Amino acid sequence: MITADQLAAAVRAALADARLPDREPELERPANREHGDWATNVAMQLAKPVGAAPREIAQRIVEALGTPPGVERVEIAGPGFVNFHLSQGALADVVHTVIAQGEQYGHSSAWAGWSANVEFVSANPTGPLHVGHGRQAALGDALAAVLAAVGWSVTREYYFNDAGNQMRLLGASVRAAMRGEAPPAEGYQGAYIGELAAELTREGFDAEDVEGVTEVAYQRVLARITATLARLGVGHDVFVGERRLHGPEGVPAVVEGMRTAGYAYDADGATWVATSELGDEKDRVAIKSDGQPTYYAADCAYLADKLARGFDHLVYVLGSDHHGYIPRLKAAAVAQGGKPRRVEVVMHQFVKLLRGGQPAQMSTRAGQFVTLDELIDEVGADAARYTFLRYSPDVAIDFDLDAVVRQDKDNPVYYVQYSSARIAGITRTATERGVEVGKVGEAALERLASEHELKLIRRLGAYPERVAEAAAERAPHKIARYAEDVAEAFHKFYTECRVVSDDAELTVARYWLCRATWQVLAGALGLLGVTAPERM
RNA sequence: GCCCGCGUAGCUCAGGGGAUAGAGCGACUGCCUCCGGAGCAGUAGGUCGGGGGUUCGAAUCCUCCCGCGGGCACCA
Repeated sequence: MITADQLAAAVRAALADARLPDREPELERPANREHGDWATNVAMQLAKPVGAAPREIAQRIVEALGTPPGVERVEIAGPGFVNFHLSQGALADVVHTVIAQGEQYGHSSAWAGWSANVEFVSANPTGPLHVGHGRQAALGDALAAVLAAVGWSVTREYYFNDAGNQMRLLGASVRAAMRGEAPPAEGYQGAYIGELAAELTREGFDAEDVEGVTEVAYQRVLARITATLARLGVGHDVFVGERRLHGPEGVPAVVEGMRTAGYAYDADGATWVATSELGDEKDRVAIKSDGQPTYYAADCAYLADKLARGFDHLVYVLGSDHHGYIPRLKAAAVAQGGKPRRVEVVMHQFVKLLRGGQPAQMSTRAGQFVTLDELIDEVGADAARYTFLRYSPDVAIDFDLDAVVRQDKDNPVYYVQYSSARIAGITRTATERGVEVGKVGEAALERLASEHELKLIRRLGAYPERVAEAAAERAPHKIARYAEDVAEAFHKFYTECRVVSDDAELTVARYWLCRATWQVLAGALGLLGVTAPERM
C-alpha cells in the first residue's frame, strides 16, 4: 500500500532532480475525487522563492517525478496542484492489506516505548454519576484506546476523594437519613442517600458510628460508580484515593521538596506555592493557616506520585469548568522538576442536558439530575457512548433526552452499526450458498473496479492516517466521523453492487471487500467502545 | 473586568490555510422479482456572527466588536 510518506519522498527527490529548492512536501487528500487520491501544493509554495509561475514549477516537478510505483497518473491542476491518482492495483492491494493485518490494521507503533497516564472521570464518590460524567468517561476511554492504537502504553486512572469535607458530608447525610432527620446543611439529598441509609440500617450499621458509616457509604457509592462505568464498557486500571497522598511520603514531603526547589514559601501563617512564577495568575495555598493541606496540595502530591511511577506523559481529561486549573497543574509539574509539556489537559465542554427543549438541572447536591444509569437504561450503552464521542470535545453537546430517546433509529450510531450488520448478513448468505472464498491473496481483487467499490476501498485505505490524526489531536470524534464515512461508502456500494452473484470470481472479490470493510468498521467502533453487531 | 471554549443549512454538528463549504435530522419527490428499506437516488435550504488585516489563496490565521456557555477560593 502506497503511503503519503512514500509519495512525499518521491516528490522531494523530484525537487532535487529538477534543481528546485528543497522542501518537505505537504500531501493532502483532495476533497474532490476528481483531483486524485493525493495532492501536493509544493509548486504553489515554491512560486515566490523560485520566481516562476506555480504551474510551470509543477511541470518541472512532474517531469522529474515520472510515475511512482502504485501511481497511475500524475497531473497538474487548478492553480498549480500536483495530483496523484493511484493505480487500481494499489487500491486493490488495500483490501489485501486490511485482511492480512486484521485487528492491527490502522494501528501503528509510532509511539512505542512511550507511556501515558490518562486520568478521567475522577468523580468523588458522593453520588451517582450523571450524564456529564458519561461524556468524560467515553472521551477518556476512547482517547486512551486511540493513543494505545498508535503505540502508547496507556494506563487509565481514576482519582477520588476519600478524605476531607465531602466525605464528612456524605457520612453526615447518610447518618441523618438513618436517623430519619433532615440532611445537614450543604449535605447530599438524592434518593440514593435514602437507599443507602436503608441498606446500612438493614445490615445493622450503627448510625452513631459516623466513621464506619462514612467509610461504608463512600465504598458503596464508589462501587456503584464503577458498576455504571462498566455498563458503558469503561474500566480503569488504577484507582487512587486521596488518603494515600497524606502519608509522610505524600503531601508533606512534596511541599518540602518544592520549598527546597525554591517554589514554596510561608506567608500569613500558610504555605504557598509560587505558581505565579510558573505561568499561573497568582500563587496558591498548599497548607492552610489551620495546618490543613488544600486540595491543591493533594494535587501536587498526586502529580509527584504519577511522576514517580515513571509515566512519560500525564493526560488529564477535565471538564471546561476546570480550565483555570491548567496553569497551576503545569506549575506543579515544573516546581517538582518536571517539564510542563509532560502534563497535558484534554478539556471538554459540558453536556447541556435538555428535556423536551427545557434545560434539566444537573446538580449532585440538590439531587435532581439524570443519572448516567438512567441514560443508559433509556438509550443503551452503544448509543450513549457514540453520542458522547461523535462531537468535538470543544463543543457543548445539546443532549435532549426526549430527542435522543425518540431519535432511536435515526441516531448515526445505528447508521454505522447497520452497515456492520449488513456485512454480517452477506457473510451468512455467502456461507449458506456455499461460496468458496479461498484466501484473500488468491482473490481477483482487480475485479473491484466500479465507482462505488473504488470509493469504498479509498475510504478503507485512509483509516491508518485517520487513527494517527485522532491520536495526535486527541480527537476521538474523528474516528466516529470516519466510521460514518465508511458506512456511507458501504451502503452505496451495497445498493449498487450485488455481492453474492453468479459471477464466482467477482463474488469472492466483493466478499473480501466486505470483510475488509467490516474489519475497519469493527476497529473504528472498537476504539470508541461501541460494538459492531452481526444482527440488530 | 480578566482567562478558556463556541457561533457554519430550519435543528444538531463536521470541516480549522487551498481547487464548486459537507453529513445526519426535519421538508418534498422517487426506489423493495434480487445478499437486511435502520438503506439508496434526487430536490429545496448558506452574508461560514459582524468589521478590519495577513496571504497567490481565509469558514480556517491575526485583531476589534457582538452573542452564548464555563472559569477566576486559605471550597472540595
